[in-house]
Parts: sequence; structure tokens; C-alpha cells
Amino acid sequence: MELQCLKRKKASYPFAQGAVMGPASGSCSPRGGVFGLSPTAPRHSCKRRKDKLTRVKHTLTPYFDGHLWRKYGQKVIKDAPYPRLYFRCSYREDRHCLASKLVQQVTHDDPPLYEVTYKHEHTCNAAPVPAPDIEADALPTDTSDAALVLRFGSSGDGSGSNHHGGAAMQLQEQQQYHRPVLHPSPFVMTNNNFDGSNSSQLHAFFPSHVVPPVVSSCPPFPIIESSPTPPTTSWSPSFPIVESTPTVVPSTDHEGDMFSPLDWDSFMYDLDDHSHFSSDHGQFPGNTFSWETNDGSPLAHLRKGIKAEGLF
DNA sequence: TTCATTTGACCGCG
DNA sequence: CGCGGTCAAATGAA
Repeated sequence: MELQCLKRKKASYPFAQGAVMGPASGSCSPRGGVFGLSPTAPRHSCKRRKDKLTRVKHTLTPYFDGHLWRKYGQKVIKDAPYPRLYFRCSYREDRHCLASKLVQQVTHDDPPLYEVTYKHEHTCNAAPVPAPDIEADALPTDTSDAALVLRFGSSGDGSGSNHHGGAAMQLQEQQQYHRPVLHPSPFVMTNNNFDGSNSSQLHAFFPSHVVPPVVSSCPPFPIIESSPTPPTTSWSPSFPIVESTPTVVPSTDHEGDMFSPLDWDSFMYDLDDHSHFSSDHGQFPGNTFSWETNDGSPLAHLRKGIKAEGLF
């Protein structure tokens, strides 16, 4: 697959026709070693201890850090109530980026708290914006009936198709280990399918000082073309929004600014412990998203680095 | 057909 | 020898 076979051991793979869950025993076993070490590094150099390239962070948004990750493993940890998820940089192969992280839920809180252990810095230099590049665009059709588009895009390097990229999986992951959320978060993120049905509704958390803009209306419309650089996703609300949200704190200087990956990254870090995107970033083919308050009022999130134009 | 995720196996560290 | 990190075939979605 992606790593060279250096040696193999044990060929117990049950290659019976009916084998459903094929244990990958017949595979190569380079066994790159402990988390964070290069898989091609000599085994003897592997140490199961954290090095200086490791940093731990507790966050409510473990998957939402401005980088694109690919999950490569999941492990139930002894005495841990939740499995540990292993991710590495999606550009690991392309750009030999060794950055990786593991995510483990540590609390039952709502929203739950996660411990994220990062290993190695990103060397991919990929525009770190698989994190939601949120854009708000007004449809040109009718100004009085304009629509809000939340575009969670990326300015990646343009390689690969990523039609259902890792981020999408990250959503699945989080949903998988999230209990159904009905906590009093300020906003709700609605996941809408093309057919207009709501497939899920997730709460989002924002810091108290972040106040979304007013949106007057939002008629259904199909997903919008994504940005030229993958991985990219366009989210848009596909349901009518009837009311606007009165409370608007002047977000001042940053509205309309082009999204800066770094800004977003730091922004999200700032939001840790104060905010939460329940669905995280990612790609949701066939889905659209919108933001709204608990009472259904439509919202969009505007803040530093988030491009918003048109309707606001 | 491609590609990311799933998941049991593998394997070294402690 | 147990634990945990990683691999890679199988799986499934697009």
C-alpha cells in the first residue's frame, strides 16, 4: 500500500473466499515503530516515549485544527472509556510530512473534552486550510431573498481528488463517539442533504464574544462549486430561513477579510475550551450546512479570517 | 475504479 | 508478556 515491505511475518491470512473481515496478516510489516516516528526508521531506533516533538493539547475540537488528517488506526486503550484514534498528515506520502496526532476523548462532558497529542511539525507546507474556510456568499438572484453560503473550503495544493476526504471521516468519527447532542449551545449546525432533508443537526460552540451576523433569508439551492484546490467542500443551507437574528456585535475589522489559514488555526486554538464545532471541518459530499440558533434562527459565523460577503 | 476508512494482526517497548 | 502504535487487506462510498 503506502509503505514498503521490509519484512513480513506470519501469514495467517484466511484467504478463504468467505473471509469477510480479512485480517491483514499477509501483509508487510515494516512496523514503523511508535507513534510519530518514521515508518522507515530502523526499528531499533524506536522508543515508546514522547519526545520533544510531541505536544499535548486538550480541546473540544480535536479534528479541527486547520490541517488535513488521515486516519490510519484506532485502538481501544486499556482502562480508557473511549478508543484512541490515530491520524497522520494527509500529505504524508506526497510531501513526506511526518506530522501525526492521536485523539482520545477524555471526558463525558457535553461537549466532550479530547486530548490530542501531536507529533512532529507539519513539513508539508500545505495551505493549512482544510479547516473551514467559511465564506458567506449571497446568491445573485434576489437580494431580498438571498442565500447564505457557508463554504468550508480548503486551499490545499490541488492534488488528489479527495471527493470524500479524510475530513469527512473525521466527522463520522466524531459523530460516532458523540452522544446525541442537545446541549445549550448558542448555535446549531444543520446538516442538510441535497434533497432538502436534514440528516443531522449538530450544535456548535462559539466563544461568547463571537456573534454571528444577521441573515435575512436563505432559500434552498444546490451546493456551490468548490474552490480549485482540494480538499474542498461547499456547504450551503438548503432550507428557507425566515427570521434574522437581531443580536449583532460589530465584528469590525475582520469581516470580509480573506481567510487566513494561520488565522483560523490560531483562532480555533483560541476557541478551545470556549467553543466547539460539533461537526468539525471536512467534506460532506452531497450535504449542505448552515448555522442557526437554537430556536432556528439562521446564523453565520463571522470573525477574523472568515470571508463573508454579500448578504451581511 | 479510486481512495479513505475500518479493523484485526503484527510487533517492539517497557 | 501486556500494551499500544502501526500496518495493510478488506470494505464501502463516491
